[in-house]
Amino acid sequence: MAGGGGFVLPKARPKGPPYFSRNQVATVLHQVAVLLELNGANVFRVRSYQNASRMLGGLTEDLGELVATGRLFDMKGIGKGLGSALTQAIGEGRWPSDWQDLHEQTPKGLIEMLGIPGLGPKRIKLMNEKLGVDSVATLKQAALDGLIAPMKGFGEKSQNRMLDGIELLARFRARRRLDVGLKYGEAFQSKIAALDGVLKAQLAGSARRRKETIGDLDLVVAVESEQHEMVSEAILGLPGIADVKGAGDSKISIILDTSVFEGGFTVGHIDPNVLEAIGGDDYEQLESGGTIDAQVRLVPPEVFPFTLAYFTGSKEHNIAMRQRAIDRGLKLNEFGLIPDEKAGDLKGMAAAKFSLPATDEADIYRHLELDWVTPELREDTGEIAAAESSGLPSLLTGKDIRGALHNHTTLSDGEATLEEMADTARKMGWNWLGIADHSPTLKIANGASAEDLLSQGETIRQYNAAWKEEGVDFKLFHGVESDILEGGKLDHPDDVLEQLDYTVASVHALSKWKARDEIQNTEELIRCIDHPSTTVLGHPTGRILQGRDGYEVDLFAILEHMAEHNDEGRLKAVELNASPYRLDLDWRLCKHAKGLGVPVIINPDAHSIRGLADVSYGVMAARKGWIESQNVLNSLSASELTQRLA
DNA sequence: GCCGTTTTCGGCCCGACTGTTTTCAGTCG
Repeated sequence: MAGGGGFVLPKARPKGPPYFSRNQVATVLHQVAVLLELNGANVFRVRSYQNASRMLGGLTEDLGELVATGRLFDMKGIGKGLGSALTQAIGEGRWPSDWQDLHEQTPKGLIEMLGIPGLGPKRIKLMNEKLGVDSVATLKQAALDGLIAPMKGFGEKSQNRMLDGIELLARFRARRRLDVGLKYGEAFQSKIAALDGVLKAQLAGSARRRKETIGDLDLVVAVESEQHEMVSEAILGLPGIADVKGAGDSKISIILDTSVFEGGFTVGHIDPNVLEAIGGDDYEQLESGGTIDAQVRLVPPEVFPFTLAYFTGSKEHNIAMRQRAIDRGLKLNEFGLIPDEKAGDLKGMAAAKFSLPATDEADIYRHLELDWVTPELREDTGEIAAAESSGLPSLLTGKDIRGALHNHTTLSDGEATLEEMADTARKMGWNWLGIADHSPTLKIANGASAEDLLSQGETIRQYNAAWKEEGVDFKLFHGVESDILEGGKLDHPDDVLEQLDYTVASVHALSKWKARDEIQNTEELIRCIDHPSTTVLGHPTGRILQGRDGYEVDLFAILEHMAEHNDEGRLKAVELNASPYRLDLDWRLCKHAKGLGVPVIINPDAHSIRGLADVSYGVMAARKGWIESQNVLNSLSASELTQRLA
C-alpha cells in the first residue's frame, strides 16, 4: 500500500449494480485481511481473504456479471461466506457490517506500525491491548519509556529493534523501483561472484522476476560446504554493507548503501513532472543516501538450483509448485525435491541428499512434468497450467525491438535534437523511430504549436527522402503526444492531426482526472480513443512508481473498447510506457490486451538519447505480461509499420 | 474462510532466524 493513513471502505457508485469495481473489491479484501490480522483472526481465515483479493484482482471477466449469474460462487477461493458478502456488496452497494466494524474500530496507527521491520500483527495487537499503543508515535514513546521490555515475550533487544525500525521507517520507502534495485543487485552480485570459493552467485527474488518495484534483494551463492565460513566472512567484509542484521550458517541479512557502487550513484535525467511526483529536488539526495536490504544464501552447488528456484518465488508460484510436488508424493523445498518415503522425519539439508537430482532449474520443473518457466512469469497467474501443456509463450526479447513511437526532441522538452535522436536509434540497430513531441496545452513541457509541429514534419520528410536515396534502411515517423483535453478532445485541430503519421493521446492534467471517479474517467478516455486520429493511448493510468497512484480508470473496459476498433480495422494501440518511473500499462494488464488482440507499443518516452535505452525496462514488463513479439508494434519493420499506420 | 476420489472435519507450504525462552512464538520470505 502506498502512502500512510488508514483504510477506507469505498463508497458505492450512484448507479448499479455493479456498485463497486473489481479493483475496489480486491483492495477491500486485502484491507480486511490486514485488519483481521491485527484483530488476531485465524491465519488461515486471513489467507482466504488474501487469496480472494488476488484472484479477483487478476480477473478478466466482468465482476458484475459473475455476481448477477451467481457464478461468483464457482470461483476457486470463494465459498459461502465471501460469496454472499461480495454478492451483497456488488449487488446492493453495502459492505458487510463486520467489515465496516473492522474499518471503524481498528486504530489507523496499527496499520502504519506493520511497516516497522520485525513487527507483526500479533505483537502490535498485544502492545495495543496491554499498553494502549495505537500509533508509531505512541509506540516510540512507550519504547523510550522502557514499557516494552518488561512485557512477557518481549525484552530489551525487541524494544531497541523497534526504535531502530521506527527510524528506518521514517527515513526510507519500503520498496525501490526496478531500475534502482537491479543496479544495487547487479553491483553486489558481481562483487560476490569475484570472491575466492564462490562457484556461482545469482540474483533471485522479485528483481529476477522483474517486478516493477523491489522490496529487498535475494542472492543465492553456490559454495562448497567446507568453504561456507570463509566465504561468509569475505562477504561481510565487502564494501557497500551499511549494517549486518543477522548472519547464520546459511543466511546473511544485511543493508546495502550506495558505497556498493564503484563510481558513485547518479540518477540521470528525470522529467520535471515525474521528478515532482517522487520528491522534487530532494530526490537525488534521498537516493544517494538510500539503502536496500539484501539477503544472501550460501548453499552447496548440488542444492543451488533448488535454492535459486525457491528464493526466486513468487511465494504464490512456490505454493503451487509445492502442492504439485505433494500430489506426486514429493516434498519440494529450498534444499531439494525429496520423495516422501525417503524424507521420513529428516528436515532441511539432512533430507537433501535424498533429493531427485537437478543441475539447473529446468530439471526441477521436468521432475514435476512441467516446462521450465522463465522467472518473469512465476506469479501463479496461469504459468503452471501453461507449462504443463507446452503452452508457455515465446516471450518478446530486446532483439525483437526495431523502433518505438513516443519520443521527444528539443522542439518540446527533450534534451536532444531530432538528428541526435535518429542517429542514436540507428546506432542501436533500430529500423525506425517515432517522434511525438508535446502539444501546446502542456506549457510546462514547452508544448509545440501546430506551425512548429508541421515544420518538424517537413524536416522529417526531408531526412526520410535523403536516407532513401542513400540506401539507408531507416525511417522517422512523425507524430505528436497530444494532451487529452476536456471531453476527451485532442489538442490540435483535426486537419493538423491528419497530416501526421500517428497521435499518442496522453493525460497530463492529473488533478482534474483524480477528482473524477472511475466511470467518468473511463468514458472520457473512450471518447478520446474514438477520435479517428488517436493511434496510441499513452501512459494509460498516469502512475509514477513510488510517487503517486494513477487516476481511477477501468482499463479492462478501455482495452475491450480498443479491441472493437482493431477488430474493425482501425489501429488503436496501448502504450507500455517503458520509463522505469512509470511502467504503465501495468504488466498485469498486458496479458489482457494480448488476449483481446489490442497491439501494445513499448515506448521509452525518451527525453534524451540515453532515454531510448529505457525501452529495456519496457521489455522486462512486457515479458512479465506474457507478451510475444507479434503482440507489439515495436517488432514491425518500417515498411510494415507504415502500412499499419495508413 | 475455503476445500474435498483419504470430503463435511481437520487440515491449510515450510524453514531460518531472532529473542525470548528452558521448548517456543513471532516474523519473514
